[in-house]
Amino acid sequence: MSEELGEKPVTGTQSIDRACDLLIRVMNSEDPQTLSELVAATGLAKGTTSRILSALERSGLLARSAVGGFEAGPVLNHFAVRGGAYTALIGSLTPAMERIADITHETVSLAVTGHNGIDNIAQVEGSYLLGSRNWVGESVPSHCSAAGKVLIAFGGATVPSTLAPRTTETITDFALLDQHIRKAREVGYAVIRNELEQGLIAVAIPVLGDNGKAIAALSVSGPAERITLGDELHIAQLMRRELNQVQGLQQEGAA
Amino acid sequence: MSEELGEKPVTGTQSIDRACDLLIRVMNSEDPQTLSELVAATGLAKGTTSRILSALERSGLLARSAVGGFEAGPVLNHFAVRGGAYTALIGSLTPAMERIADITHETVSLAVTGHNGIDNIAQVEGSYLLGSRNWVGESVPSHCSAAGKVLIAFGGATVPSTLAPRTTETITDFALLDQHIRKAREVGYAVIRNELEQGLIAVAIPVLGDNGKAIAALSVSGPAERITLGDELHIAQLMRRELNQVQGLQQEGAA
DNA sequence: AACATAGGTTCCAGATAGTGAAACTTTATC
DNA sequence: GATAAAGTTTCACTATCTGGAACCTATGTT
Repeated sequence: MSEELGEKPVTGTQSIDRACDLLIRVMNSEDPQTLSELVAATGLAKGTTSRILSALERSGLLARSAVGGFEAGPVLNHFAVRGGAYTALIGSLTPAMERIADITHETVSLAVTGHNGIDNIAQVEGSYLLGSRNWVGESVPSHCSAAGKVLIAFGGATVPSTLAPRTTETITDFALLDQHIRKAREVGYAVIRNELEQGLIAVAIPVLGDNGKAIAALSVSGPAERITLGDELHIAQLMRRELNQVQGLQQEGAA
Repeated sequence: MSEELGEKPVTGTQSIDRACDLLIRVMNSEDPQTLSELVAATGLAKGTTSRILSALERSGLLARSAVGGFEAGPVLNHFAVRGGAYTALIGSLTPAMERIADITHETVSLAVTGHNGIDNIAQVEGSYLLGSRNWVGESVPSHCSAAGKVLIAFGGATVPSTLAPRTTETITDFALLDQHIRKAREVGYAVIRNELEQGLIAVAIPVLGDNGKAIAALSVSGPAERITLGDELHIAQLMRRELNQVQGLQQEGAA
């Protein structure tokens, strides 16, 4: 029997793939995962799962929770505190994000290109009650996020292979997406209007690294009732101004 | 031939152990690790190493750096931002640590029980030029750290199996260590004087969790010339006061 | 430009190392 | 104290991983 649909065969790492799967499942779970839960979730044999988890525990990547079950171990927590690549970035941009939130009263987010779309890595809430909920740690497709568009436009992400619709206004046409990208590169910011969720508007600007490519995107998001067409430019300019103040100097695409 | 010295045999996870080793090596390295470097460091076959690293990359745990070599991948960075168990703790205590540093002018540290000793997870520098360097991410043995003693005293860590000396004044006697622990439990803070490094004094108090056990330790450290016997109590009281202010209420051992 | 070199990936036969069913042990529940 | 649930260990089998060597593919060199 031939392989499924042209997937990568990839061989020689069955046990490691399984271990990674288990590790990531535990990392992404809020509360400790018991052996049985993991067995049920992965479909692996109980003995195999036990053996793999023990190995992960031995290495310190996982640990057994006091209440039972597996959770992130010292090595991971350690890394989270000290090694997180984004820690420095978040630390340096938080003050600017807070000022932007103060001025706009809207939610301000920082996003980077992730494994599977655009990852939100930091967020500062505005003062409005109606606003984006906290979505730090979640990923969204790049083609329907303002941060995604701006990251693509400034070399920090690539166009996804498929343009899955999220709303009736999501861009599902590559040519149209390309227009948006080019526009973003020209004006220095990107916008989404109802493309990710009905009634949600977001404006994003790139955070450029030393090599001139975007390493992250800063965005303001809120309901369509509050963020009108005219606001978009002002918000982008405000973000740019605050970002420049933090970064000293920051070249931008154009006017 | 028989096993080494009564080590655990542990079988059935060779490839996973190797993968964990590689993963942790990369996580703990400041800059990207190339395949060749990892081959040299681990002694594994080139092909094997390549295969394992590819699997780790496929899972998103590792990623290839733009400049070449492997570094922490999106899954790990993601976890660091969102899932780090200590993030909330650090966030809530940072303001208190800053105030303590302002008042004492000394380095203030936050430590937890780690995989192999006491892990420093956050640090705020004092204004003195002479002070503890940044040791976030490093581990020290619990018996010669003020944080370690206080964590043991309040149920957050266990006495190590061996008491390795670091200086001539390091406690290497279990009975004496026990005395220190009991004293700490009684007065609510612990001290080290030259026990970790000549000339280094540290004072630590426990950060207690809901169950009454220590989940972390807050400490102030500096040179013996500045922190005299009389200061220790004042520093402990100051830390306790600032911690209480943050935590609302915080029961302590005794006077 | 063609050549050399280093860093990385893929191939392949062989056997070691991982697998899973079931027995066993431990811990929780009634 | 009996029963059930959760987790660990055992063991024979063979599927899976291994590592040497061949094969790429960028970089730097004459």
